[in-house]
Amino acid sequence: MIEEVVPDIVISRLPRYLQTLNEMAKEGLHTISSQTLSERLGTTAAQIRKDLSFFGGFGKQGMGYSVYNLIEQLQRILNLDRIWQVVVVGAGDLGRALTRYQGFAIRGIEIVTMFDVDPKVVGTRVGSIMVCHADEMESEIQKRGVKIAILTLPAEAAQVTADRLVNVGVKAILNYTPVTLRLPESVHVQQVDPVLHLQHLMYYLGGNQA
Amino acid sequence: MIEEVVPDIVISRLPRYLQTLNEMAKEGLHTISSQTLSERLGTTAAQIRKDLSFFGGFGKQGMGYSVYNLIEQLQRILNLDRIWQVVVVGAGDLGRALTRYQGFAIRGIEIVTMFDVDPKVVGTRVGSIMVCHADEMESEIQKRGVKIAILTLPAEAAQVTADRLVNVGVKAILNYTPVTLRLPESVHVQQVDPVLHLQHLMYYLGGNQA
DNA sequence: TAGATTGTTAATCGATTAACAATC
DNA sequence: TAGATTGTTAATCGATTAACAATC
Repeated sequence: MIEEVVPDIVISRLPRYLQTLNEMAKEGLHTISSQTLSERLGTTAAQIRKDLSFFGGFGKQGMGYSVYNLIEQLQRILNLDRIWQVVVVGAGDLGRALTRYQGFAIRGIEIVTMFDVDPKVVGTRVGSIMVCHADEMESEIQKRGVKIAILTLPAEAAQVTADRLVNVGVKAILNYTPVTLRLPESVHVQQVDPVLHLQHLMYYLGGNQA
Repeated sequence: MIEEVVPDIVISRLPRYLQTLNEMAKEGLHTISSQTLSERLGTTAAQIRKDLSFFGGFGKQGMGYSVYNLIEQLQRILNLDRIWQVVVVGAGDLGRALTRYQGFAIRGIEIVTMFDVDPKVVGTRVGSIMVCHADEMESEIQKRGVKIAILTLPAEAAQVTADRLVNVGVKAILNYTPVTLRLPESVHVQQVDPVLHLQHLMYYLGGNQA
């Protein structure tokens, strides 16, 4: 099976294509050209066509792309044509905010359990989700076969917890702690640190704050 | 004034260098080589030296870099040698979580006000921060000269609100809504959408969820 | 058919890596 | 001095853009 590796930077753009296509479908558009889509996204038409061509030819010359078909194809490519179960580790403000986030369910993302060590929150509910004690983390994740975890716990516990998650089969981690996790290459991590994002922005604010 | 433009991808790495250097300082390290730093970060020594060389020569041949000096230099480059005032727009779960986040203050990020339109939350406090009505947004931001805003409001209100912020001088937006904002080039935006991050991760989870 | 737009190849651009003289 | 490590240049690698034949 010869399979060309698709660059990660291409993969990173596909969810945004999908997002915009979904908007367009809502607006009642049935067909779009790479040009139209690129204007909405702020990219170039050539880049969109090149990105899609890694996976096949989804358009028709002279016509463009079927919005519905392209949505389906992107969902298939990104493995979104199923429901993914996700656990949230850390039931603080951020973990609870994410667990209650309405945007997950309609995108096939199901938060199944939260974990924490604080006896004051263990046993409580966040929306319809039960907060379990972190001692049950391994058994619960293995029982359900969960592959994705969101980390929203204190920095000190991040690496140890990530190691435990990986030990029981977690393959993807969305890391909201300010810790650069050291994990096997086979585990995929995305880090979201508001401080890093803000510092990046601050570079461009140059000299003077009024 | 001839000033070479430093690639954004270089800028995006500097906050992580700084973060790691701060850890190293805490551990009592005084001097490091690009090699040591790169191992901690999971990058290459050549990349670190190249990135830093855009801004000057901060090391000593044969010796490496002074941890303290490099921290100072990076803080200066990123404009972190001052306190930045930030407003949070949207006092939902996520906005409140971010406002209460302890990691901001120690990094010179000061949340000064939150805004919302819901009469049930306007007038309440989140930690020591008052939630003001969005009607006061323009006057408050102008009064304080705030340049940075964090958007944590419903998708429907995102574009309109961003336009209003830009109108009164906001130059940088950390956007937690799933909306691709259309703003003047002079305004810098970082988007953080958990759905996009998770979908990116799902690509790599391939065929089978147990 | 004529016009439009794809998919792909080739050209360009930019970023990363390697290598090494300079020098602490 | 000998060893280590920087800062920088040149080489390589990869990503983006441009161009156009294919074709709907």
